[in-house]
Formats: sequence, C-alpha cells, structure tokens
Amino acid sequence: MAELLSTTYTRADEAFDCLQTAIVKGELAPGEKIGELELCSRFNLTRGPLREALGRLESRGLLVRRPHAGVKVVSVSASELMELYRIREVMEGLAARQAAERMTDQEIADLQATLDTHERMIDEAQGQAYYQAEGDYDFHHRIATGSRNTKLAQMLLGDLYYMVRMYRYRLSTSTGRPQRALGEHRRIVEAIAQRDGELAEFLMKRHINAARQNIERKIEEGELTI
Amino acid sequence: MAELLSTTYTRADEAFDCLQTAIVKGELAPGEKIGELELCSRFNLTRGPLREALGRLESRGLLVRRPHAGVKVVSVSASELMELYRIREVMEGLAARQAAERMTDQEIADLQATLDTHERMIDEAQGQAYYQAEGDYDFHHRIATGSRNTKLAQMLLGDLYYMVRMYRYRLSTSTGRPQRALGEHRRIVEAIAQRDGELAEFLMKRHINAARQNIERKIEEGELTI
DNA sequence: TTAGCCAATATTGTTGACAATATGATCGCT
DNA sequence: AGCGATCATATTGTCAACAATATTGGCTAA
Repeated sequence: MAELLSTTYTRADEAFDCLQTAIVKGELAPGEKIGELELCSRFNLTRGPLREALGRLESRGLLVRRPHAGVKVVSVSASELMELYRIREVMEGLAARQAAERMTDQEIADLQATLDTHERMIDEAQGQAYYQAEGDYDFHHRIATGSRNTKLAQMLLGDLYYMVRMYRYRLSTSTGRPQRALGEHRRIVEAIAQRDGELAEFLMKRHINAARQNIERKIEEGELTI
Repeated sequence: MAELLSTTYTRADEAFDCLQTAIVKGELAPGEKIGELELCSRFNLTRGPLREALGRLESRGLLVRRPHAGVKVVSVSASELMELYRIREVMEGLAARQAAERMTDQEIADLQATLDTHERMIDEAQGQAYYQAEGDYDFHHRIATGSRNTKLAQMLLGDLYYMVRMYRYRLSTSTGRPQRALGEHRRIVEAIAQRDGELAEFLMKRHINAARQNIERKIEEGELTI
C-alpha cells in the first residue's frame, strides 16, 4: 500500500506521514518519550527513513529531539495554543485578502458550493462533528491555496494546521457553534465574491478571534483540559 | 570547530548549518542541481547526516528534492519575494504588538541601546552595509523573541528570515534608505516603550511595507535583477 | 539515611556497503 | 534524418553493523 501516487513515494515520506498522523490523532501522546526502535517496529520501518522523518517533524515543531536522549512529542500548553490562534488570525486574514484579489470565479463558486454542503450536514445534525473537524479545515484550506501565495499556504497548511488539528482531536468534543461559524464563513465568501479584500481580511480575523475566545472560555470553565 | 555549544552538536546539525549558510550566502546558486556526494566532499560530511540535513532544509522550503533525481536550491521569483514581504508584514506586526505587551523594561532599554549603536554605524558611513545586513535583522530578531510567542518567533526566525536573507545577499547592493529605516525603528521602539501595542503593530506593518515597495521599485527600475 | 559518584546498559549517532531508480546516450526503426 | 525505445551508468534510497553518549542503577562515603 504505497505506490498510489504518480510521484515516487519513498519510505521516508511514508514514515513522515505515519508519524504525523499518529501525532495529530493523539496515538503518540504529547510529552511521551519514545524510542526509535519502538517506532520502527510499530510502523514497520527501518531506522534510516525513520530518522529522516524525525528530522522533518522536528523542524516542523511537532516533536523535540535531544541528542542521545530520544525524541518526545511536543506538549503545547493552553497559552501556547492561544498563541497559535493569534498567528492564524493575522496569517489567514492575509490569505483572505489575497484570495479576494486572486481567486478565480470558478474557485469562488466551488467555495460557495462547499458551504452549501456544510449547511446540509449541519441540518442533518449528526454532521456536527464532521463539520467542525473536516469541513472547517476544508474551508480554510481552500482560502489558503486561493491566496496564490505559495509560502503562506505552505506555512498555514504545513505547520500551523497540524499543530491546531492535534488539539482539535484531543479536545474532540466539538467546540460547538457550527451555525454561527457557518454564517461567518458565508460572509467571508461574500466579501471575496465582491473582491473586497479589506473586508474579507477583517471578517476572517474576527472569525478566528471568535474561535479563539470560544476555546479560551471553555478552558477557563474547565470544560476542556489541556 | 564544533563543540562550542553546551548542548551536544551532532554532525547532522553541523551539516544543516553549513548548508543553510551556504544557501543564504549564495555559494549554492538557486536552481543549481547538486549531488549528495559532491556536497559530502565539499563540506567533509558523510551521507547519513547530510541526508537528514537535506530533509530539514526541504521541510523549511530552502530546497526541493525529487526522489532519485537529486536536490536543487529553490529559486524564488521577484513576485514570490514580494509575497514573503506580505507575510512578514502581518507576522511582524503581530510580533510588535505582543512585544509591546510583554517585553521587559530591560529588554526595551537594550533595544534602544541597539538602535544607538546602529546610528553610530550609519554616521560612520562605512557601516551602511553592516546596518542593512546585520543591524536590521538584529532589530527584528529582538522583537520576534520579545513577543514571547514561541511559534511566531520560530516561524519568523527559522523560516522567513533565511529566505529573505538569501536575497539580501544576492542583491547585495544595500537597498539604501538606512536613515529612514532607523527613524522607523525608533518610532516602533517608542510605541513599544509606551506599551502601545496597536501603534507598534501599525508602525511595524508600515515599515515592512515601505521596505517591500522600495525593493519592488528597484526591481522595476532594473537596478535589481532576480 | 542520603547524597554523590561510578560503571553497566541501552539508546542514539554514524558509517559503509547494497539495492532501486532516473537520467542520458546509443542504437534501431520509421 | 528524426524520433522512439532500450540499456548502461551514475545517483539516490535503503539497510545493517559499529561507535559514541546519556541514562539508570548500584555502591560508597559522609
């Protein structure tokens, strides 16, 4: 189960994907100190590719490595998670502004269709979890790529989202407010459709700020523990 | 020339540093396809640590790797360089705002002293190049760390700065305007000293925006070619 | 009893050899 | 003569053994 992609898929890539999803899904607990050979047997890998993957993961900030002492998954504190949302706020605001300037009409139409799908899922109620977990990231993913800013998309999709998703899985109890979030999404897309970059940036920043405050409040109320 | 740091320094770290500085200084030209064994002989390394370093560099976006085809240094177009400045604008704006809220009085005093040093260097005229190359990054570096936002500092210092510095070296003819930049720096520090985060963010964004427009203009005038 | 030191051990870092694959040139065919 | 396929080569990907080092447990001494 490897040669599915047209481009050749090396063992190191496989190791990287396995470890990344394992960390994101919480199968490797934060703060857990884990040995290389244990990881090898667990994912049927050999140490060479594994070490290369570990280097990449470390450079992405998902784990830390002390020489001769082993690797351990990063444990992000509540305050650090809030800092991630501050970064998302400004970066996704920029992405929304540039997306308003550069997305094609077709992409915008697809984005609106995506929101329709999300709405149906929310109406069918059982889709709440899906909406929060996947739908939300689908929306933000499209805007990041729509910005046509390669490095921006790379940083958002490659670095930040995995850190945030890691905690979305952990505090799996959906953070609520799907209807309100959908409304915010709709207004952002409207601004993009009207090519109003300034408004799109403002709305996106406020949207992420609201999500941050929502999580912050739940943490303070003790509903979520990190 | 290796065991200088208190923490143990592995060959992979050495390889990573060597390659990174080589790329930044332009010793490895962008677009250049380079073999692993050539890199090994050039930096007195063996392939294991080298490959680990290559993985890290790739994940940071400084080079691309195609399986069985070799690595090549990324070549950033002029428009992509401008996109990097857009990202810097929002991220460093956030850094300035958080620095205004969180830097200690001592750190702010040090920052002001740093600017005095820069001013002396500019007055002594020959320091122009230094100021632009190192002094500017010293200033931005201090603010990034002063934000107390670990991930933000990591992304700015680890990813963006190396990409930008890479082109600062290339278009080595100092991009000019040191006096104006120094004045902008001073005003940013004043806002931080007054704990006015909103103003600090505004001034920082305008500062970076000005730097971007300056480069953009020089490129259009043909003074700089990328 | 506890604190500090030392050694054994297990883990990581490194190395060199082996296997798989993309590239480039040569040869044959149209 | 131009184009395509095939094969040799060189480079990368992978593996397993060796060396170096941090940790852990035990021991000694205060």
